[in-house]
Amino acid sequence: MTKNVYDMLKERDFVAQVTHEEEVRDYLSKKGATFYIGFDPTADSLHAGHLVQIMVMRHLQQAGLRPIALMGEGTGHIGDPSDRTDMRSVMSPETIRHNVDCFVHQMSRLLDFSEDGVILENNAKWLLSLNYVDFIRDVGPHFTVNRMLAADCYRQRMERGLSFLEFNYMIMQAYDFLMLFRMRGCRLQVGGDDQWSNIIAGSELIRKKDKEAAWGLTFRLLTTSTGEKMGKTASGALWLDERKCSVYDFYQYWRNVDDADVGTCMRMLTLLPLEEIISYERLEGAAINDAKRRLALEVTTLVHGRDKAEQADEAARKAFSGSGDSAAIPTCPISEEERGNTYIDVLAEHGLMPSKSAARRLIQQGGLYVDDRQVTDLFETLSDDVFDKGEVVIRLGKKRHVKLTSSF
RNA sequence: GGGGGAGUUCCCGAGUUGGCCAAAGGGGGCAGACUGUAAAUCUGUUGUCGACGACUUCAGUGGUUCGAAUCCGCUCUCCCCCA
Repeated sequence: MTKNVYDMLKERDFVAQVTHEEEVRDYLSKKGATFYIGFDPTADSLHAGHLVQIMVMRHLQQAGLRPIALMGEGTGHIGDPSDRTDMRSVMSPETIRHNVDCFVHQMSRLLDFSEDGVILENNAKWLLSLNYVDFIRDVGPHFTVNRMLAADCYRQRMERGLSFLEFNYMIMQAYDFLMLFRMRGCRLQVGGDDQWSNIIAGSELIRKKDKEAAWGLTFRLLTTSTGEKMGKTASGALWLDERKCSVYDFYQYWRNVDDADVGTCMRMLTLLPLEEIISYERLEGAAINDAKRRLALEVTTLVHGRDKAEQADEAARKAFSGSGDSAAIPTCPISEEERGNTYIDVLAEHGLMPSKSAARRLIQQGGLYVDDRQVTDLFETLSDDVFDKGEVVIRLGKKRHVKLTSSF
């Protein structure tokens, strides 16, 4: 047995479940063998979770396989109930369309869509024009409601309620797999572990309808060592779009992961050689910070490019240890009219704090610093440095740094 | 279609003999201590504001009352049982 990509994925902690280990392993050793991963256009930007999927694609492509990135424009009209307790809100066709466009745009920077690269597909192509009766007569007989209800992905919805619309999601995804098998000879679907039920539904459909072999492989969801989903910030998902999450904040997210999670993140989200990762994993105590810094730099580079990643790294050094270039620290433009306003007003006004009350609390609790000087006076007004020097760096709490700049 | 139950602050969830409720408790968030820009732990805080007081909240709306999250009418939403 020679070492192949499958083993590599295992070594890097990706693999969660496989339908048929030997066959899949064998399939993955074939040059040009096709596999697909689906992307649900639920937002106008990819987020940290998608990064895992993208890395898997890159690794497999590197190994000579043919990846298909399937945009779920069609399935987006239904909404995947997997792994969630609440009902998805129904999105308008325009929104879904727009989200797909955003995904494709972002992915073009992360994946190789060239001639021999990743194939882009969109299930709107075959799903939206389906005729209901024809469709259920075609695939319906191959599913039993009994089994579907027993599926893991629906279980947690049994209490809260699962609409018939959402219930159909699994069948749609199974149909996608069938279509890609017929159109592209794709015999393997890969996805997050929450997709397991949907994936096996597809491989079974191919077996039943076309009497052909098809397999599924899921990779671990990005979770913390305590089981919580990673890639969540206070305000929601960790977006890859710079406009929704600054490069600096993105960098800081990874710089701040728990000690216990650094290794896994490195394995799954960077292209560093395994040996190097293992040596990082051996670090202990404060030295782990070196690993985190490397992790942040690598992941940020992947998403935003080397230059921006290095700027973020510089800015972080400046913010936390005084030396470095503060260029990448998030800025907040202050207008001339604000000269003389209190910090409470300024912080609330620019959304740096959710309300004046919150800003007031921050100061009362000693969490506001201006140029490393703690603000103790509740009514202290904006430093003139903002206008005279053009900028002043303030710190909110232990970790948030913001550069106030004059905007004229 | 018939019968029953429920809708509370970011979430879960107390509170319904009307005042002591801006509303228990937990989670989460935020700030501080300790540290390594980690975890765990501890402390404080967590509606808004011109702030030891004032104002707006307990699905919506209209009432009863000196006074309502708590009582009554209507509306909306959700759940459950029967059909």
